[in-house]
Amino acid sequence: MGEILSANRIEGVVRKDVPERVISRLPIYLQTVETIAATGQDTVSSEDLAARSGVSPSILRKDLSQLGRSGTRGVGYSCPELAATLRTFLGLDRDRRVAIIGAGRLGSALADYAGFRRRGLELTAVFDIDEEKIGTSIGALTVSSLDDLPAWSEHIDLVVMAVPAAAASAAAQKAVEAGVRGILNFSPTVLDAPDTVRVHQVDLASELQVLAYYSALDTAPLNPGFEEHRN
Amino acid sequence: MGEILSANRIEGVVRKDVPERVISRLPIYLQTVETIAATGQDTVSSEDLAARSGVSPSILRKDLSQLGRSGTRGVGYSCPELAATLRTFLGLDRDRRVAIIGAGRLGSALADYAGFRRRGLELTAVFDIDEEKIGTSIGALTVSSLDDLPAWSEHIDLVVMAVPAAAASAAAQKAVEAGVRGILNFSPTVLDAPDTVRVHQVDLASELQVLAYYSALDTAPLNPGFEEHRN
DNA sequence: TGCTGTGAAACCCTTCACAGCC
DNA sequence: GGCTGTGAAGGGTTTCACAGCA
Repeated sequence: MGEILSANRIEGVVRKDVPERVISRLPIYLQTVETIAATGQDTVSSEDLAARSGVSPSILRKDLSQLGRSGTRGVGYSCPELAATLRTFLGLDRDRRVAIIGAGRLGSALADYAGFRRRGLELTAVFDIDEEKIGTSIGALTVSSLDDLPAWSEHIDLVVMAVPAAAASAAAQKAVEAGVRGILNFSPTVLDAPDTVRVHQVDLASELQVLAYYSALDTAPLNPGFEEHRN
Repeated sequence: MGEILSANRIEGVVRKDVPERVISRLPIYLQTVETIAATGQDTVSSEDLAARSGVSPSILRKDLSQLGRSGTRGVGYSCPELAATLRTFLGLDRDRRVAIIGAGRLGSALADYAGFRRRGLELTAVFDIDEEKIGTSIGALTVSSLDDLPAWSEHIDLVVMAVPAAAASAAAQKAVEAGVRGILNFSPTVLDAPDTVRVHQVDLASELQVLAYYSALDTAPLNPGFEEHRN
């Protein structure tokens, strides 16, 4: 579904095709290893890093081995080195510029997130269509009219959509026309976009409905010893 | 990682083990089919429903066939019937009670979401530890002290975590002790919980970092005809 | 000795293609 | 004729177990 199969970095370095599943776990590893490094600990074992990232040690080693040699046998991974490798690999060595579309409660809340800079992201603009919101301040930014998005297109890599479902498609259309490369969609609507643009969906109700399903399952083991099947 | 392998519904109906991947798509189908039903259209083909849900027709048919017979050959799926089947299967025929922990900007924005009721969810409480917020109103609800969570435990099935990273583990601990069955974690921290409690993580920065990775890929085909690899 | 890196096996998921039914 | 339901094939992902190296 609109996947990109080739994996040549724009920088010119050609890398092996790394599966999406792997990519999606790298930010977690990065965050975990940065947290560990911040405590002054210099190296970390796959077992420890995996436990703290919520994955199995073997999958962590497999994932990291795909980025090239990064650990030392008998010792573990160097925290600063691993963090640098992950940042470079994810393309966070230069800040990715993010815009938020929708200056309502959710959009403002997301704009408020303090960790953008620390995590290699730069919030450059907030857009809305509501005349009442345009010109107001959100943090250090002033809300712009969505109609002005084309003028910003050189300064935006990624877009976060935080608008009502009814407005999402039209706004996404504008973002696509402006040439954004990725959309993180918090609106409860499936967006369709050309497959040069990657769309990730985050839907509160859907997530809760999945949890609801599992909350109704009988988790008490029926046969004693049944838990052993886990892991 | 903390998966539940048996799949007996508490209601006593024993169902085949349905993979998590499938479960995670069902809320999308439900939403799509409800949207279609609302237009008055009575039946829908797998091709149409799949396109509108952002999946392939064959995977949609496979998914739905796991819930038991639901379509009619030569015709398609009955919208009202399919919606009912999905709601029942997901356990949304009785409302799932949701609490939000964290009454800051993000928590308030999520509490504001108008679709809870319509999607089989009932927001029953909002908690915070900040004395200044306790007692204030968010929509129809009054913010309660997180210390009072145990008193609410009979009225909460699922919890949405919208607190700063530093506060997340302690809050999750309390939710687990209160017996919640699922946690949707918007805090940028990996939570660990016993595997009777399901945790889903939604991390703004991680999602954007994944999009950042793909935004740096050279999507222009290097060799003419290379796009054919896509599907 | 201790821990990473990795082939092989096991498992899971998706796609294909068509049989089966309305 | 048309569209669902599904076995079989194909591809991808995770786990296992241990070789290899500091």
